[in-house]
Amino acid sequence: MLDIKFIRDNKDLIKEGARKKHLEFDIDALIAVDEKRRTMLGSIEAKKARQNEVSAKITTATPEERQALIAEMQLVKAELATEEENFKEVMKEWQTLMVAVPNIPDMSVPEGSTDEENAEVRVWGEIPKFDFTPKTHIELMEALDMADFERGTKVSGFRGYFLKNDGALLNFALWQFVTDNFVKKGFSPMIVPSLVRRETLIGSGYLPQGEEDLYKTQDVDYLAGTGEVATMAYYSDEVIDKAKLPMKMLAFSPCFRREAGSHGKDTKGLMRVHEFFKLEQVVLCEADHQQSVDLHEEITKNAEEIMQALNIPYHVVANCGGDLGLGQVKKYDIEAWVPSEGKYRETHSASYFHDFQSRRLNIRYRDTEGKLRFVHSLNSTALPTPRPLISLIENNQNADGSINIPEVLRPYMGGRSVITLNR
RNA sequence: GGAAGAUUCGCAUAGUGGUCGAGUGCACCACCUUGGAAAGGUGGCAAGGGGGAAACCUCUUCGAGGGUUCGAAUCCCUCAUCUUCCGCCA
Repeated sequence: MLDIKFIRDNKDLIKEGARKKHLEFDIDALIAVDEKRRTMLGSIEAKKARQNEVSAKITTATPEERQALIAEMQLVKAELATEEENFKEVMKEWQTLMVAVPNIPDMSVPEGSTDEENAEVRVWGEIPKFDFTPKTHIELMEALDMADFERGTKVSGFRGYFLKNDGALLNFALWQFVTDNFVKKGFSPMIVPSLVRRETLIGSGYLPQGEEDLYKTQDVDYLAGTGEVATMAYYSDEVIDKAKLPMKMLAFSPCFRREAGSHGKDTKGLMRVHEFFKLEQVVLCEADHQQSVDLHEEITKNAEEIMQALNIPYHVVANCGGDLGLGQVKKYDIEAWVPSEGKYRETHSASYFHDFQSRRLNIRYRDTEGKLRFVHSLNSTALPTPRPLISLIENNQNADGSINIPEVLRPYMGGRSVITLNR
């Protein structure tokens, strides 16, 4: 959500932003509805002012005066009822348009309409050359009894999976390693709900646009696709002490995605599953563009450090305008090398929003002048699981089908350096 | 799942149809008093929207949404949340 005053004063900026994001948005329609809204509001408020004025008079009026005043008010009341009915309609239209106004992408965001036009900004690590035919993570994990996909679908349905034995241990090791790493950096670890209310999802910008990709329960609650949702809403309708900013949180949660638009894509293995886990960085800072930019780079680096420690080759791309969400100002994706596919696949996403989310969620702080301002928000994956296991396992495989455990994970894996079937 | 009670300006509370433009205490801020402090005294102490160059005017908000009424913190309905009790339960 953007400020309506800002929208009125910066029509062209909004238009240009929508163009860059390849979104259809009729700004003139919004401005026209807003005009209407303000005119009606003026008329309604004048009538209410009269009501208040007369109400005060009625108490002290003589019985005759009283009758006359009440008669007048009955008239005003009837007029007000019609006007308010019309006003409600206009407000509905206004709200619908307001939540659809896209945030303005940063100047540095590359032009483009799909992820194919994302711009590579850095490459890290060496793509492994195998002197044997490398196996897929599915083959490796099944052979090592680390995962069971057949029983996964039997029990859970399409895209279901089980992680077991070293597969499960490796996953636990990753969580623990990543958590330790971020706690050292001053992030406060949180385990956050996935089952959230509708308003919560509207707050972070996933609804009303993303209805299709969310699971819904019979209690009109939803299953969130990321811990960002609950973590952002944690401070909704609150005023945060400025001294506590920037506030850095590491949220752990199960994540659920219907993958409604991806039927037939990545149907095998751990690439695209309905149910996964994620450690997510969520940051709130002061309403300052440069601070947002600096923190955005910082949380991207934080995520990269994890990939480096795990020795997974990756590159970072700056997402093009068309690949940005409604509220995002800028986004980097980290994509990890997947040997069996011979390409990089997304594992992380780091974005900043300015006050787009905090306006919807009403998260504020008091600045040095004592004025209440909306905080800026950012978030980035710290590490999801199990998707990066694909790269971790495939890149670290040996000719005999065993898997080398990255050094940083060994303390969490009983000191072992390699995963073999017989241990 | 059932029953009862509750939700008021940071906290605690008053308030059962007009004088509530919400009182009081605590906390907080400023000033007075003091060598300094405490105590005491005086004053201040919300957010959001609309109009206006500004001074200022005005509307909304007593958990949320509806309703009754000329008028609702107060009466009625629905919902949310919390507390206590019963039932069930990892």
